[in-house]
Amino acid sequence: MTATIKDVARLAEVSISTVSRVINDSKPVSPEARRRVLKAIEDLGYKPNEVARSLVTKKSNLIGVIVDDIGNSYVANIVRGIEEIGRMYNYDILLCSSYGDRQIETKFIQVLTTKQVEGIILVSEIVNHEVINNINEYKIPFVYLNRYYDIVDMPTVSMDYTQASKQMMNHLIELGHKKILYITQSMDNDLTIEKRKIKGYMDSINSINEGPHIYEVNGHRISFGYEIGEEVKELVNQNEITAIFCCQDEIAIGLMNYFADNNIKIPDDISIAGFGDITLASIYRPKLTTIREPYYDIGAVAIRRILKVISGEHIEEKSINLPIQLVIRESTKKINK
Amino acid sequence: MTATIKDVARLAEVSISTVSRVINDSKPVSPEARRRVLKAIEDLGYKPNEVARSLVTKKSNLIGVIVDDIGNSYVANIVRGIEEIGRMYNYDILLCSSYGDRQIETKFIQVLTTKQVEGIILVSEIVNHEVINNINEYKIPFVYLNRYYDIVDMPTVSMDYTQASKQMMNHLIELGHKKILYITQSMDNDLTIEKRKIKGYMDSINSINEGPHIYEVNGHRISFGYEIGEEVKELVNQNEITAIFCCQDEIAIGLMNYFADNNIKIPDDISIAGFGDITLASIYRPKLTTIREPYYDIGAVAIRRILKVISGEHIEEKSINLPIQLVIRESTKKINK
DNA sequence: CTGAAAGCGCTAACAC
DNA sequence: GTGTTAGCGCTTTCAG
Repeated sequence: MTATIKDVARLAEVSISTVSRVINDSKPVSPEARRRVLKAIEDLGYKPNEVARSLVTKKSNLIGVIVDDIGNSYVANIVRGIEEIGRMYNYDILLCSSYGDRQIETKFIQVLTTKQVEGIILVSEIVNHEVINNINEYKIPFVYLNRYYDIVDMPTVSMDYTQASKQMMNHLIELGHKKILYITQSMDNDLTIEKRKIKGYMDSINSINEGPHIYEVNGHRISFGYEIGEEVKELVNQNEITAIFCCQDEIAIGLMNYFADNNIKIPDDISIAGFGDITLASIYRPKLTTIREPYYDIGAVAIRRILKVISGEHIEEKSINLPIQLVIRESTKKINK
Repeated sequence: MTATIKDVARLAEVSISTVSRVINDSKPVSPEARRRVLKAIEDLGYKPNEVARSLVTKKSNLIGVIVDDIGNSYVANIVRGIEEIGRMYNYDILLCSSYGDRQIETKFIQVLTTKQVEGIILVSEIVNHEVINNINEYKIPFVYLNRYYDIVDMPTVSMDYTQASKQMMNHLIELGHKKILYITQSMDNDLTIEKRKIKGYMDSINSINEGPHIYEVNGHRISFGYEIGEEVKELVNQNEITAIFCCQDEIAIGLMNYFADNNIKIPDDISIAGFGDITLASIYRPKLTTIREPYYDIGAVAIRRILKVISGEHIEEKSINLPIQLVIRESTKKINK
């Protein structure tokens, strides 16, 4: 069996309290006693049992993180941010993947609470009302991160999407594009972040006195972008579209795949812009012009918030907005008249 | 405060032992008592404190997973496998990212042990001798997963790389290629998995009475594949190479990026094959012909092994080999004479 | 079938 | 400075 504090105390010929004191540096201990304790710890290879410690201190130093799918690069980046900052404060993370199942998300919140995590970060792609309605009962610091939906009345960290959308439109307009197609997501309620992006598009398109062209895609995987290729191509031809602004990098890449397979050259024949700056965006050829959403920072800010709540600091605002950044690469270029 | 077993006992007017019995279904309880306990649990919203439970049962139901970087898609897939199977057995995972730092890996093993994890899976890209030499002292079920190095005398799960390499060569040879360049990794010891891949290449190239062409790259990121582009191009020209087999998808993609930027058409001008089947491989255009390494399964098998050790089953072999799979896509094609 | 009591490994009063 | 002791919330003998 592994050594316990008792074993150390016995070997060092002191009481367990003294051992506890030197481990935690919580109270003064005589140099001599300290030396003996340290020696005993060394000899026994003693490591404090964090479970026992948690039980009495009620501090597990654990943050529960529920994600949709760690395989998404943006999720991985959020988790990186969470973990790296958490680590600085000596917190470990307990990872759970829900694969988009509401019931599983809810269940995880329960199991995480029983594991005595001190905070929970939910990275979801759906809106889980059950969680939203009941999370307060758990009285546990909580942050709800959602890439697609506006989370209201809940602690979250987000970005100014309308502004971002406008920035991209400005870029396109500066390149001489006027007939700009926006590809949006058809989603299931009014609280979509998409709405904010569309607003940015509409504001910009109105400002140059052009009419909007909007196409709806139903899903956010690369394959969906591919599947809409043909219809988009027709739309482009009918309306003399010269640039396409996609609400999601994945869609943009799927579309570029379709164009590549159908001999349409990007950016010579048409400019394409995305949103998100997923890992692929800079690897794909042509490299995708897009908007970088600072996911690492989102994770970092989310856990900082939780840590603050844990340490009793008062937090004013529920929602924090992070700056986004326009990333101009190869998929957009000056219009050729 | 949250309700404890005592509160439940008091409300149900039974002893805490009875409550414990109904929670764990560990011993018969009279229907009447059970009913009252269940009611009390319901009324109080009681959830057992897993920390306290762990302390007495010595079962944390936690598996520690130390990864290099969760942002790598293959790592994410391993973690998925670990988590999904772990979940089936009611195990949660504690995630730590080392970013390739040996000392941090070692430190994590320590903190994980103090957290009383019941097993540790290390997903590393380097060889950490300190871990290898000391892990036995911890007497904790352990699996060492390494994508680049052969792990010997340690529980691990791997694949038959030589065989895989031969399969790819066969595919290339069947397409009519003879002058095949292999791009290898220059790595720092004899225990590299690369050695096994090279063996497959050499065996095949010998079997068709051709001479080997091998180029060394020093790193496994996409950017490295790009950087060697020019030199590879010259080599190809000098030796009339018609196909390139890269030891890693990342290198293949970096190279294809270089070729795309320099007007060399894949697969018309030259065939390229990778190894790994990373997410990008099927998204990139042209889609990459490669070898699929079953990372999800590796994670799944790794945790199954740990679970078996925990449950006291005897495990014979240290190392398990999983089958790989040739994935033929667009980047290789019949040689045009 | 049920309750009392011991104890998991540790921290934190509380005395000395 | 140091030791004694009472728990933290739970499981598990051991009697009854």
